[in-house]
Amino acid sequence: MTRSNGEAAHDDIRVAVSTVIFSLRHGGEDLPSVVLPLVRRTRDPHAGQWALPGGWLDVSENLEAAASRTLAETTALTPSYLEQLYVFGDVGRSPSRVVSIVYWALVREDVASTPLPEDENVAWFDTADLPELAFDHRSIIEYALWRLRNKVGYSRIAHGLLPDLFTLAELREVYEAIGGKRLDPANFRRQVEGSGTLIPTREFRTGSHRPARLYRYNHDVELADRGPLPR
Amino acid sequence: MTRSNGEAAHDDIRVAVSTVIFSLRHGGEDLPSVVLPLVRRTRDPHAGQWALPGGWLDVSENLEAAASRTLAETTALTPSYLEQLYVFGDVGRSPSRVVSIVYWALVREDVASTPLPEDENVAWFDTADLPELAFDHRSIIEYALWRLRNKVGYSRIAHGLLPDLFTLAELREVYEAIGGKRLDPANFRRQVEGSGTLIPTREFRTGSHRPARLYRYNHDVELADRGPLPR
DNA sequence: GCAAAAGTGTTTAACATACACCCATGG
DNA sequence: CCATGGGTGTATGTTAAACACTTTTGC
Repeated sequence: MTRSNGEAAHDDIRVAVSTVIFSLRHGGEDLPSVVLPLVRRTRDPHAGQWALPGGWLDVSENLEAAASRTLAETTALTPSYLEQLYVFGDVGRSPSRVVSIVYWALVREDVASTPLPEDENVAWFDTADLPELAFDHRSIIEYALWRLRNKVGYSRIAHGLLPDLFTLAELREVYEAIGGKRLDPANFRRQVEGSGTLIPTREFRTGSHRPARLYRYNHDVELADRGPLPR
Repeated sequence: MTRSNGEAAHDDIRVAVSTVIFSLRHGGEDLPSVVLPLVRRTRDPHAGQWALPGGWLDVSENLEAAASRTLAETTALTPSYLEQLYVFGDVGRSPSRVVSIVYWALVREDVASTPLPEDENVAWFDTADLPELAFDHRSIIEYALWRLRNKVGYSRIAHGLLPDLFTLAELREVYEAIGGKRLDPANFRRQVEGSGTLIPTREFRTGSHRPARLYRYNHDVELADRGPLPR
């Protein structure tokens, strides 16, 4: 059961932690795309293929801490939202027995656009145009996307993709990008204003047309209700 | 892989699988209670206290299979619904490092009322009146209850607590027991009839008053949308 | 002034809720 | 025939959606 030196007996179960990190990227005139960072594997199995950032769980490290640590080590990113997604542990998903505890995270677009570490083995990908992926990571990403789209409907996680100050149009764009369809500006405004999650400021964003009021997120309201989970 | 000095045996991470199993139990005139089976621990840590049924994950066993197996071994129950709940893996939750993959399950009331194995170390408890529990199992149950109550609102899992044939009043009682409040029979009927999840039969349940039509669950509609999760 | 986005108002439909009412059965 | 739960009808209020309209800026 006990491993002596990392090699040897693989008849035990190893615990890994990975994270699906979502952010947005503005393209041309279209809606922004949902993007995520991937890491190219340097060793077998699946050497050369892209995979979710992650690593082994440390014996004296909490699960969420492991997610944050491996995230920082591989991508140098700090998420504004982090939540457990699912555990994948089927026997056949890796040559040796690995139980992968997968988290998902949101990163603000301004944070995500700071350059990645000087490493051609880390890169951002459009979720609509993913490369070939190692292990079962493709279906993990599909599931995380499904959760993201679901959760955006009944919680306020969209704010996790925006900086402190934002216009209603910017917030709407987030919902539109995740949902994949345009929303009525008038109805969107009423909905979000009535929810008590926004604090209007006295500042305005001046552009090529009528200036738009800047809003701040009301942190008294939780981003997402996770129920009675220990934090 | 890091390993602190000395302390040979329990120095690695062990993976356990536990299950929160819900069922209903009819009392007197009141609403049925939500009940769950617990197992009394026979060894340390927490010897003598009640705990969730579970066991160690086998090296060549899928996660869901481990949940089913440990369930059958300790309680001899077969669930009608089984879903992953959460992974609890904080460093301090057990003397040695244990990552617990917790599932939650539903058992039909008629199945749950077959007697438990001849063993005074397994028993059903009302969720509103739990004994002292081992580890962090109390908060795990709280979380599972929260998930149950939530999910019953947007999916059809209530059927998992009923036998094949049931009246609308019986189905309504399930919702009332889980939600903890009475529902309008007329509106409940319309809601559930309009959802396309019920197939009316030609049979009736005859009791002390006007006979009630028996319904069957429409298995074309999934109990719960779990998204693109591999099954 | 014109284009375009910000922001307001109004109409409509869908839906949940509340509750009045009739129906069918055992006693 | 009456008590009781099964089952139907209907009025009311809340909410989402669709869209017409006014406001404010850059050019």
